[in-house]
Amino acid sequence: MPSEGFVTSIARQSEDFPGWYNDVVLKAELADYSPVRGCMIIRPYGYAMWESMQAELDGHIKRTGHSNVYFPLFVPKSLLEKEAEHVEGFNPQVAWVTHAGGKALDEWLAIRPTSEAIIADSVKDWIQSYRDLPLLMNLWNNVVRWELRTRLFLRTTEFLWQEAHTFHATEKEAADEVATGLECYRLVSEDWLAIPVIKGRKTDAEKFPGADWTWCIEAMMRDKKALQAGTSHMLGQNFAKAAGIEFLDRDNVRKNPYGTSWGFSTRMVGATIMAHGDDSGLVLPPNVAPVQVVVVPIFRKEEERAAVAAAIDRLKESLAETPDGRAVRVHVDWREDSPGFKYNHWELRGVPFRLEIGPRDVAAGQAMVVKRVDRSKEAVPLDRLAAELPARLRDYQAELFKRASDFREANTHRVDTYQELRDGLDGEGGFFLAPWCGDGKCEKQVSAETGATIRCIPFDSPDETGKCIVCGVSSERRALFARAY
RNA sequence: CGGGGUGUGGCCUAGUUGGUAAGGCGCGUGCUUUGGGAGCACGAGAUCGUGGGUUCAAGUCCCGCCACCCCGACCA
Repeated sequence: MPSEGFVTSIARQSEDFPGWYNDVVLKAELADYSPVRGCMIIRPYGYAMWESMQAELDGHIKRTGHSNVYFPLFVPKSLLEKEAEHVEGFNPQVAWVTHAGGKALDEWLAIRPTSEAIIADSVKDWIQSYRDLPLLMNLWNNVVRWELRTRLFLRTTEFLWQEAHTFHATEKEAADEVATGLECYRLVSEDWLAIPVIKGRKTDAEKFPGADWTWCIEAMMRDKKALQAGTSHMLGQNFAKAAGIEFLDRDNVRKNPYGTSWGFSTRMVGATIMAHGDDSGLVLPPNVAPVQVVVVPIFRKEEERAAVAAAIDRLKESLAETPDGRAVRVHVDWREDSPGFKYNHWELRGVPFRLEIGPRDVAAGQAMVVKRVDRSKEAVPLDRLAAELPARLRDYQAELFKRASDFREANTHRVDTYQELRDGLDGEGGFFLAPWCGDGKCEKQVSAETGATIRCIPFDSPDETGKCIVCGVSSERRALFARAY
């Protein structure tokens, strides 16, 4: 691969993946460090990506019957402590407000690490009858978890997310809701972000503290490590019992409702970067790309500039009324920098298509169309661009999804012995499907010895008797092992 | 919390036996430029992380503190 002239200001992905990731986030101006340790400032280009996936997910959430609500940032200590497993799981990560108004508070306030506790307490008066159920709510907010080791987007002390909280009369209905939430996440990941995901169930060691069980979607990044892209939890009656939520059912018996919660965060911006990016920087799926097409004008003399500008103006007008009615997000880069500078600038930012329009193109009535993902170059008549670009963007979106799917496929391996797993992890890496007996001790041994964890027990793996790679006891399914973020 | 390291314009770095801070990138203005990171000229921008100490004199030497980075531990 020739590297002359192409983006060189960032670390090479193949040589230093963490360094590459950091360079991309900072130099593509997605985010910046903040004065507060572990927190991040999300800049316009990065926030536009978040808004895009946020809008898409919000649509799915509303289509499935949920309403947006808001609950406070502060959670009284006594409420957070009501559910025993929950408080134990979160305590080390909670930031506390101990003083306000110039004096010590009688009761400390937790800055929400998540809202199960305060919601359970608040809704207990709203739920009196089975007729009040299901209660389907969603919050878009920020949460704080005091992390020791942070990385921009992937794990920050404060992050933005959505947390859905629902209450149901029956366990079955709540279990269906867990699936509904997870499906919303799959749709956004695969159809919007072009990131293929594996649905599965978390092991007890990895589940949410306070949940009966947790489902998740897991994705593979380009360094072959796994990233948890969303989780959906069956809370059972745990929080309802802790908060004393009861309703009178059809049979005139007082019962505790079943709860669920599910969350999707700004971490997905990081996932999008790491699932598609390359040595030149970001590679964005058109759906989330703040700029889908960038136009780089090329000219020497003033009359050339005028001719190029006229052609670009006509093109912009035609793009405003594309066949599918959806406007293409076009940016024309009229800055005074050289064309080469602009190519690098927009490649680093992952813009799917670049149109080069110079005197030769204007004379030929065409534009050079360059595809970011493979740098392929093609002359396209100017009067056909408006008709073709939407389709090209759709194809590009599909191509990225296929590329990511093929990559995951090629790096997912079935192994039947512990030694094969270790060799695989130390060698090429990737996802490993291996028989596991279900015992937490075997799981823990693998993570202690290899650094890999069980990401999930995939739903689509068929029942298959085998022998646990650690203890040899018979197993019914394969678990997905991988090193993870 | 243990081990190691680093703090000098927005960024990267130089700074000798202590003598009052230098270069590159970037930024501003002007002119020339523009098909893969353009050139020249002029210019703006630093209480050298912080507090103390030694000294006629500290970016430099000594002590304390703080922040950040790496490794380990920890991490719904």
